Amino acid sequence: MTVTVRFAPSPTGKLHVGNIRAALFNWLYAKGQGGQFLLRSDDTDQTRSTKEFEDGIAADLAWLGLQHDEFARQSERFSVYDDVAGFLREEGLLYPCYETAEELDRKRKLQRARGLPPVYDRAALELTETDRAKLEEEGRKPHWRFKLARKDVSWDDLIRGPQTFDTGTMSDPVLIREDGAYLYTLPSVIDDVDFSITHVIRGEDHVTNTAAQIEVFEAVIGYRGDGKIPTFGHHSLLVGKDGEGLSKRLGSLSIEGMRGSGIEPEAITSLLARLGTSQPVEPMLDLQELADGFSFDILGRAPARFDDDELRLLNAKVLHAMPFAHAEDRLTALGVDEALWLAVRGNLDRLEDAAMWRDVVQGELEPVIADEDKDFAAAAAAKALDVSADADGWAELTSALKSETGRKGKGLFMPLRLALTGQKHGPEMPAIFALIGKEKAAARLRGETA
RNA sequence: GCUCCCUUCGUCUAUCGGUUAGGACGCCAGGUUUUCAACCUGGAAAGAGGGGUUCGAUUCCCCUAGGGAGUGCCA
Repeated sequence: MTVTVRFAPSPTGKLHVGNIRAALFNWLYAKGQGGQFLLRSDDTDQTRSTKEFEDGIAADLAWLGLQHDEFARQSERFSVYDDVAGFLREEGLLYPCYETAEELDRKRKLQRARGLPPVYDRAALELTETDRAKLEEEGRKPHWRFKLARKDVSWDDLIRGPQTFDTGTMSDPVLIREDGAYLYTLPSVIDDVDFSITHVIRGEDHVTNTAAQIEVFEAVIGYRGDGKIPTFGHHSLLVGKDGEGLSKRLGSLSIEGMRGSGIEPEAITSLLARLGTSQPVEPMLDLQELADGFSFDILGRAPARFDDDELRLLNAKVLHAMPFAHAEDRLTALGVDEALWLAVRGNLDRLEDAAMWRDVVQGELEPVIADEDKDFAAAAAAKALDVSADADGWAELTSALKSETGRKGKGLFMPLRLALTGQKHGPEMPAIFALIGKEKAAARLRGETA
């Protein structure tokens, strides 16, 4: 049986780190098992779903390298859902309720006040044909609930182990809204069956739902006469730096935002795939390699902290290890060739900053020479023309200056770095010196803009 | 309120009753016969609290505290 997983976001917003982690776990598991990854747009809420969000989600996933093998859109499958819903109605598993949202809210508050769990009382089940006709005449429209069996439902969770929940302690889930829109439960279950989803990997906020969903699975599979309830795995959620939950309010941590701030996709996938696991967070440029080492055994059960400082740190490491060929198109667009890339990557926080070093090497800059270093720089300028043109030139230059002036350490190097690059920090000088070239280096050491 | 999950170095974690409680990231200090960074080496750094069970608890049980999640005509 081929492992088939799905990532099923509603196109009602942008992807953020929490979403991505779930998508990533699905992808890694599927690819580690040689399986299939389905991207499903859960767009049954036509009022909130937009094409822009759907496109944005697909673009973000593609950028991260989480390519899907198959794509489905729920809004194109309403006839399928209608068919199954019809069956459920006939079976008495889907029943109409006429309470308004306010009435339900009041009921829940009352139950809570009495110390009772806020479970729907199934009052609608008592309605007679005439009651319903009367309510409809008043202009009320029903929403539809699935009639839970009120039994213990168990599954063996891939991450949490054996789970049992009594569906008698929960409300019959609403499957169809008053306006006729499907809520996510029924379409999701139908699609999981029809697309032969073998594993449902998601956040632990879905744990309780799972019991009710399993009952819906049983009904749908009964109707189809075929299909299997998928294996479930619920991972812990991410919390923010301060420990507060972040699953439901993460505008600043959108993938789009990170992309805009110069974060590499590999930094995001490397961090999210390892955060909260027993494996070290390290730069992983190859997603398949990450997938090969992925297993649910490595996941911790406690919520893990997401810290964007850690992301930035990892981003730098990703860059430091990145071969030219890995980002050839982008680097070429920046006017950065392989020699320059290899010379500067170890010092970058953002790939785009390589362009700054391109300017240092190829462009003109005004050298920075302190008054007390003027003579030293002039001596260096004279020497610079006599040394080798390759990376050895730097050592020749500095050792000559060392014996000539007696300078060493910081006093020897910092004036040269400042004069040649205009900056206190930067990549190793041997390669930079060679790339700048003797003539230009000498000019800068003479204090000329070059 | 009720239900479920969780609690080991700053952070992510290992340990399936007996360990000098290990690793990774970060931090600190050295090294790189010459700077910052990168890199290498070394170091500091932890079992939430209280009860049990046991010859022996980080490990098993209970309580407390703290954190996360659910309890929607959201997903």
